[in-house]
Amino acid sequence: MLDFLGNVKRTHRCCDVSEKNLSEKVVLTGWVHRRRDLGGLIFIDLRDVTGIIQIVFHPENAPLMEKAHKLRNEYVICVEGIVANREQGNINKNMQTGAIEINSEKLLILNDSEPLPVQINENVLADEDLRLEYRYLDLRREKLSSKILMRHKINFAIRKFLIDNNFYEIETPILMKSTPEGARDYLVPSRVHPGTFFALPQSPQIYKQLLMIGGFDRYFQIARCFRDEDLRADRQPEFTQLDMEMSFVDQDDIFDVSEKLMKYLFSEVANLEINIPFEQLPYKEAMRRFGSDKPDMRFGVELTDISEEVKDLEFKVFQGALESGGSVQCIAAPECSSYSRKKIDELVDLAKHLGAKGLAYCKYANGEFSSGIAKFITEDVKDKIIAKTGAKDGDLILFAADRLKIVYKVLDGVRLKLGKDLGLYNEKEFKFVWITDFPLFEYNEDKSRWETAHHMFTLPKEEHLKYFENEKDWGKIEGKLYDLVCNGMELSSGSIRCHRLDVQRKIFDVLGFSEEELQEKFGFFLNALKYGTPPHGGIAPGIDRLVMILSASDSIRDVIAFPKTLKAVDLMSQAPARVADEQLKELNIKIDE
RNA sequence: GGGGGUGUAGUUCAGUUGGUUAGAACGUCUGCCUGUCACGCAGAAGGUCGCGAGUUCGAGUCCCGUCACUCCCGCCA
Repeated sequence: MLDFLGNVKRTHRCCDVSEKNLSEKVVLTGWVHRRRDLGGLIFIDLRDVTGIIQIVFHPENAPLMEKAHKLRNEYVICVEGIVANREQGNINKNMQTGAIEINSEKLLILNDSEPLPVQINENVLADEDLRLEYRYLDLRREKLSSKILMRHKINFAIRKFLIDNNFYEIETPILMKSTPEGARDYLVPSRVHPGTFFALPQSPQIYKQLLMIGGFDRYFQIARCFRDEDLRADRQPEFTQLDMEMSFVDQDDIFDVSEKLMKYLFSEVANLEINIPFEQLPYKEAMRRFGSDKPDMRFGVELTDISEEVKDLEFKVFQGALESGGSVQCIAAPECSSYSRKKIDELVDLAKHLGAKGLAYCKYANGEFSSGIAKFITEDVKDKIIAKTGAKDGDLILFAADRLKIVYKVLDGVRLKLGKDLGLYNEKEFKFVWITDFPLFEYNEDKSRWETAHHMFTLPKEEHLKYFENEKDWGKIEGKLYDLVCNGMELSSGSIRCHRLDVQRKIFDVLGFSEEELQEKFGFFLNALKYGTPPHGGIAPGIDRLVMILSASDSIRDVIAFPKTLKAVDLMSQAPARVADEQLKELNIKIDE
């Protein structure tokens, strides 16, 4: 028989009760986390969002005892009782409320619960797909709920900081026009205009620029973004960005605000002090030293280009790579010359997985190179390699020879694995770096055309404007583009925008848009640029990734209340799903299967 | 689109060379138990071995296919 709450009012949340409340009468509500029924004495761990407190039922009150015997896991109850100190030997130091307990005087059973399909008071977790199907139960777990609560704190701190710094929070449309290029759009059919579609925003990019043209000066929005692409452990089809834009600024102003915001967030949310300003690393240097535009800067093991040094060696793998315009580079794995065959094979497998044909290696020990490809390396080349890499006796030297793109990808991957396996960094350290001076355009070999490396509304460096004149120079044009990277994760991406129509037109020329295409795709935006657009720029930190870093989560699904699977499915609601024929008819849509 | 991993009780897992009735722990149910906190003790119920087809006297185990989840590559301006 269940009770109604009626006029009974909760006085505290479970962990709001402390020794200050001794002898007070309190009313608590929550779930039965665990019951320990000793027959003549019953203990209930009562749980709510704040945590757990112990309730005691004593045998003196027989009807109450009888009712308490009925309690089972996850029943929802309301308990009225007296706060009491526990006797010395009964204190539980693992609980925040372990020094006190509630001597129950009244019990309301507000709801019962069937046995759970997943156990939430256990250390052993059920498979994630099952937990996703019952996400509302999984969210009762403290480990998960604490991450969602941290996300709340981050959102709150962001609003506080930015509003204090003269930013305005403004919402932009969720239903917008599909944009060309970039990721695939999620489309929404219009009933009123048959055959036409809205797109969900991949980011509020155009709108925030229009807000600058609208004169708002500083804008932010905690914006949901949508991309219909294949997923990863750190990628969801819908994700959240802190979208920011500022007028009358240059790159250093964006850096300054971003750094202060990060410092504030880390301090407020995690009580961590981080040093600002952050280090800056030009894109070219990042690639040269780490083979990545999002390097983990917590440890060294940098790449060394030895193409020049090894070009005369009689080793076909190196020769072949160099002759076809590739590169030979290496990294020195510290104190790994004693690595077993098995450990080395793991690295070789990783390299192959990343696109290499193999991964050459040799051990550097007792002043000599041995095993692997050592026999191909002459004495003087050996000395040059040691000098250039700074390899130490006892290191394992790993070589990649291929197209530069592959070499970078492989050695970046191998480097990250070594960093993790060898414990070359402190897991709890946060190392930020700005990656700057990205190229504006990249040539797409497959499609035989130029594409933007980041996005098409970026201001080129003034001194590079002259390169627009000759196609052969287009690859040299750098934009005012920047990424903020933390521990190897891309946290933010931004740029100073192109506020001048004449420069924007040059960019569209490189991309090969026809005038008709331009007018159709974003004529409204080009039009807006005509009427007094202020210089402006912005950045968009990914909130999901920020929470991941601060909560030490490996999966983005752990920091989103209701995430989707890698196949972009909601296992709980089984979305996406078919819709009724009438709905399709109304939308003038026919399914072609 | 491609490659790797996983799939056995409600849950987490074990299951030997292909061989009798597929086991354990937790959870659930019943009984006992007055200081537990992963309470304890005694007992019970609970299985489409993801699904399909094949090899075999015999398949959880071997082969093929397929589905789901997951990790990576491509992709993600």
